[in-house]
Amino acid sequence: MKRQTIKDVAKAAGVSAAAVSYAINGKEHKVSAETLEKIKDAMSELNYVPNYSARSLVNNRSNLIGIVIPQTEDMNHPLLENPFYSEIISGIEAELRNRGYHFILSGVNKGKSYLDTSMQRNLDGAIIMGIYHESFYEELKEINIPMVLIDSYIHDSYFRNIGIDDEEGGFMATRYLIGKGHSNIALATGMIKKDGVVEKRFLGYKRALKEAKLFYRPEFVYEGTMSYEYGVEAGRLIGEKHPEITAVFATSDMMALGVITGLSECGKRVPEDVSVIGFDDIAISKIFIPKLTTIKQNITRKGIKAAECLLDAMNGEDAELPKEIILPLEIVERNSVRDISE
Amino acid sequence: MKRQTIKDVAKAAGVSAAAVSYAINGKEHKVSAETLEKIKDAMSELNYVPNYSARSLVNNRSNLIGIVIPQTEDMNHPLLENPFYSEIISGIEAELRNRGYHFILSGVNKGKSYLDTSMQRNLDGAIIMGIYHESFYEELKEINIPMVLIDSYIHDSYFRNIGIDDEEGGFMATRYLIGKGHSNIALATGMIKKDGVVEKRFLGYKRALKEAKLFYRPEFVYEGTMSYEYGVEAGRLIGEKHPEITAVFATSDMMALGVITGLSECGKRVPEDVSVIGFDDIAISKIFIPKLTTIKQNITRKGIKAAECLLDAMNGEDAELPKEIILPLEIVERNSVRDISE
DNA sequence: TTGTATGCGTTATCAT
DNA sequence: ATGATAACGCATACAA
Repeated sequence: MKRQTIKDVAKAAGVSAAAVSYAINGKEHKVSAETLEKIKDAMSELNYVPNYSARSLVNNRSNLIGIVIPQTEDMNHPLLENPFYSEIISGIEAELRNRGYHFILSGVNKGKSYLDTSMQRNLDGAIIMGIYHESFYEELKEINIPMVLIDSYIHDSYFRNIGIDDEEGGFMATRYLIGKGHSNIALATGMIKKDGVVEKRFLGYKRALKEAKLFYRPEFVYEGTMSYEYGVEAGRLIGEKHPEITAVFATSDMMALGVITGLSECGKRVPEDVSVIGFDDIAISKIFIPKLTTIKQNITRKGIKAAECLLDAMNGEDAELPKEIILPLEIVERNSVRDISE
Repeated sequence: MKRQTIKDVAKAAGVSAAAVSYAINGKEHKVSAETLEKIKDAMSELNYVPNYSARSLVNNRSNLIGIVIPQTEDMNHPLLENPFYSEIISGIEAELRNRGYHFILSGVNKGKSYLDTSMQRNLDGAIIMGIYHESFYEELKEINIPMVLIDSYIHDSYFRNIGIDDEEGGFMATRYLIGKGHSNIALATGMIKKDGVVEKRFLGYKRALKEAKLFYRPEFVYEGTMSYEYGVEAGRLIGEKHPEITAVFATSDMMALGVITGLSECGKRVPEDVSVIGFDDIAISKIFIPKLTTIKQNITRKGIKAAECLLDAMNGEDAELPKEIILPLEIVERNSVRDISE
């Protein structure tokens, strides 16, 4: 089936190609009602579909946006296995599709910048997830298209930001545990890097401790990779060597799940022996046994918001809109925390 | 930063645009060594990046491939939350990136065909997941680009297929349970549709029963939606009303997880009271407590294979290759099945 | 209101 | 070996 072009439609309708173009692009005021009719008939007759490549060439607009996510450590797969990313992309996809956009998903290649992909495809905008070196953001800026950063504490007028109040979240989680009578509270977490989400959550943990006049005990923080696997390790360590610990705040749900597993491997039961609270509320958390008590952020909604924000920026409709959106957090009580206050 | 074109490079190198094009496209035999040198210098000097839209226009090749996955029932989000799809896409992405392709992911819109997206973007090929109405495949064929179907029992010379032996998988699972001394084995499954993967697994279940001279008992099959939620329901039903059932084969891991939850809600423990085996081996299955015994298919590898297969077809290099690839299955023993044979 | 002509960046044909 | 030029499909400035 040979591709039908605007010219074919024009010929079929007995008008010029320009008229067809007008009709397609909503400039109907430039076309009389009857020619418009003929054109529409011809279009559906021939099953005309516009060629976005051609359009992109003349408009410098591709209707394509880029989504960047981190890679796994072996640098081979994108982190799509991480439920957090798949949920958020799910949200982005939905919003983008509603607005007539497509997207290209890339796991960032070590070294190679994103500039190539962006230029090749003439991307109209991009959504960036994950934390990278300073230099990566500098490169991003050179691309010179609207971009929104998700969960980043990089503040630069070039980027729009969308995130949550991580410090407050860490505070909420810890205070909740304290409210349930716990005072020896461990922290299981990924690497605490300056200005990363993890550091903020850690800071919130410390603030809650302080507010409750509890000592912050460095030996209670288990810092490793932000992964299920390290969670297991932390859980084991706690289960074996620290019977005085009655609760742990894990800075992500995946890690919390690991902690529970590690704990149970040493015969500790959750929440009977040790309480665990997570962060994120990924889909598995309500499936796991015990169902996980956690700090919920609406992940899908975050994706939708990010897409909205980007689209607004692309249309220049965000002049008076805030450059930064903070989504609400909420604690969801399930079965992994026990009240030990008498 | 204004876009650098092939002409800019040509000017900088003091040659013609055609020469640059030759240099880029590996037709170096058409260019002398020294001009080639000049061109390369100019390219890196100017940070030249080719415009794929322009290329697509003249070549009719976009270097873009389409991935189609089903939507959730509310028709709003793509099924990316389903770990099976995210894992497989992860595999596809990796292979595609290695070969210099990008992809566009679409949740299929009810009614609207895929033809539009495909034509708009000039897709070079597509990978289709999920089961659709006959008519959808007919439409697909009109697009007339290479396509591979994942886990479909549609056999049509137009499509390449990639899948597993679902019947055998169902057989393996059931026989395994029988080998562990179980004879009252329930089946928890999604809708059994003619020629769907689920039906095949169901058939394998019946075959194993028959081979072991066990009666097939229709009241032992719980058929609903292929979801965690229905798994919970099935688990409850079994736990409450059928104490004679000692094992259940769930036709997907997500469902198996639900069954375990439902069972435990009625005070039944897995595997002490009831054994459960799943199908797929998604990532969560080794995380869940108890760790799930299941029929493993290497999901990521499936994605990689699908991409390989498609790329071969696109390059016409698959003339002598089989149109259908069946990936191996393997049983992985974890902690959700108990041996009750004496 | 309608149509003609030009250019977007690239590849390919055809001279030179 | 090299370069001028047409063509890809579309949008738009401009002329009619």
